[in-house]
Amino acid sequence: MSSSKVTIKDVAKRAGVSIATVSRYLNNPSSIKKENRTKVDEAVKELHYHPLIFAQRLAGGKLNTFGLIIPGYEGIFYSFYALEIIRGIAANLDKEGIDLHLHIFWNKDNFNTSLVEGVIFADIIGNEKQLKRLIREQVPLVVINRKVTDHEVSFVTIDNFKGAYEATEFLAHHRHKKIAHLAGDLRVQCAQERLDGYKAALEKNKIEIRKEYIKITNFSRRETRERLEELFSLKEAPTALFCCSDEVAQEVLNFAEERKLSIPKDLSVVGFDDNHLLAYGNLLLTTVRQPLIKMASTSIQILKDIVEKKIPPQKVVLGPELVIRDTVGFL
Amino acid sequence: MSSSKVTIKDVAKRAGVSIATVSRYLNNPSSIKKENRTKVDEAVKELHYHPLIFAQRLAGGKLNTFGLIIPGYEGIFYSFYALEIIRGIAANLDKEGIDLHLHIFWNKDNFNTSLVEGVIFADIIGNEKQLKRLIREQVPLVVINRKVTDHEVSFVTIDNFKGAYEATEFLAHHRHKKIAHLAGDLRVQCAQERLDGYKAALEKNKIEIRKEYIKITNFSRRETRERLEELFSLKEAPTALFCCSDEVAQEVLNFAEERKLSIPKDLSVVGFDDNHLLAYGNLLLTTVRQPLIKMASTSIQILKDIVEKKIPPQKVVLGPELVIRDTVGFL
DNA sequence: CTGAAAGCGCTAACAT
DNA sequence: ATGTTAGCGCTTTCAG
Repeated sequence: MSSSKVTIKDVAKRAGVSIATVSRYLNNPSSIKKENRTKVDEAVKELHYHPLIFAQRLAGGKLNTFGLIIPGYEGIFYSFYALEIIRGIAANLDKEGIDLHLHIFWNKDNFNTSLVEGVIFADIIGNEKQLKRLIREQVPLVVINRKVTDHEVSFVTIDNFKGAYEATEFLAHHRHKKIAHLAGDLRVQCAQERLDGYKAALEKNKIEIRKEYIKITNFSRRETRERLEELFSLKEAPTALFCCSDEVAQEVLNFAEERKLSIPKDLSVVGFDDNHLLAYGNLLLTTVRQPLIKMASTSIQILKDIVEKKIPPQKVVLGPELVIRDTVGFL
Repeated sequence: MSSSKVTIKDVAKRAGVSIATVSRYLNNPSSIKKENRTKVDEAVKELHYHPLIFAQRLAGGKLNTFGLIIPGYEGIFYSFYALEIIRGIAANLDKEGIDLHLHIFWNKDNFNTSLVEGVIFADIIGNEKQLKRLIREQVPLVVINRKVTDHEVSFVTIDNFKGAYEATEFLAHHRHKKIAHLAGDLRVQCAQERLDGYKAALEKNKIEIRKEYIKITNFSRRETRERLEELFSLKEAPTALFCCSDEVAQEVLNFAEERKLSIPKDLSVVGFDDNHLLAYGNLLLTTVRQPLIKMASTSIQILKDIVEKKIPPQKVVLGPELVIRDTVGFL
């Protein structure tokens, strides 16, 4: 309620015009006389007037608010991905003058759609029911990081398969045969796709797919560490590792340091994300770049177009990019 | 817009009652006759009716939405602190049935207060002007992580001085004399307080404060690494390190590994946060626990009380707690 | 326990 | 270009 009881009436009175003029000033300043514009402007400032968004909305204006729904699931929430998406969405909405309603999804399907004009899902793990409901209610929607095939919904993802394929093949081209994969939670679509890409690249390069080389994590450093212990107590330890994220890869680097494995001499590593927070020091990670900020801005653009121009659902798959740096070497 | 054009009128007609009765059904079901309740209930379900939140709010006065303003400043935004605060705030609001409006603060003072009943600042670095404005507009406020002394505003912090003091003293009690401090950006109050606590503990223990042992970072791993290089090219390298965060401390651990410094034999390390994402492996960080979730829930409780009961500003300083684990040893 | 009616603050015709 | 006025969907007196 912000206690500011200043209404459009007060401003009108103060400025000596009608409330309609004030309203016009608010929505289309150039439609009123310069003189009045000045007067209203002063009144607004003196009274610290801010229009009540809900009243504007009710009267037929715009709500001007987008919702961002992000999974509470730890593997996603505590990730660079989530952070960048939140930041990217917030920054872009800020630029557009649109407000952001954040909803972290745990379990309850309690997101009230009447608060927002449109919704962006940052992944939908554990959230399929809510997605379905919003589709049913015809809320303008964009899903990030997931190709939604069972509904007609817009999405913005990258080609995870391709990224993983190229990363793995890059390793293979460096003559590695024992290439392991630290995968993420396979319920997260990108993790599954990356695993698929990894497998496909091995097959293509006539490298046997070994079950014991495929290790699932929940994207965390902790589980990475555990899987790594398993991996390196194998009779035949891998010589190369493709990781589902840079954080996971970073943990591999730490692990290697401890085990006195020289990188890339003894072990080659490829990450995924191109996480700038981790790009420092004299050993720079070779990784697959995922344009998160671009994904965020694209989503918003699409959502805006859906809301404003009623365009049909858009399906955008951006290209990942292999960034070659220091952590891959020839066997 | 969610396109649901079903209004209270439709429901009333369908149920054969007045809109007032439907409204009562919505807000206080037990106040209408059972028979009518059933009828309205059916109508609501059949029509998929959802009250328009902003209409309710316009008429009723309650917004039921809190704003969370968080600095875009990288050192804060990309931190465990920010993540936990966002998560903690979101979780608690969810429980209370209050909506969350997220605003990342970059530069423009463009936060529209008419959207929220109260706002929580997660730190205010670079944000002082906006804080001042909201105070002026008498928006109910709580600031996290900063003792605000120049205004009568509620805040929830921890005693950073004490936490730092105890951590440093703990090091001193292990006979360390060459204790360095990796500080955070000193414009962030907690960083300054931690530095002060560090200095005070040294003085108390009759250890000389050496300028070259105090290194400022922006809380990032990258800068930590740079400062570390400086620190360990000193003629007299430190034997102990008190760090402004666990992430920074973690980077120290990595660095030590590379430099073949055994921890805690060659180097003792204390962090700050008790970041659960980093608590794994066989070398567990000794650190100062900061009850972030508790800080979040406390803030919300206070904000609720301010909004509902008009209580005066509250000043809460929670206690940090030294968590002794593996990374500190006797010299 | 229920209905009629008066707004909540604002926008958008419709006049002027 | 500006003022008047009718709502937007809902809550809340006030009668009954």
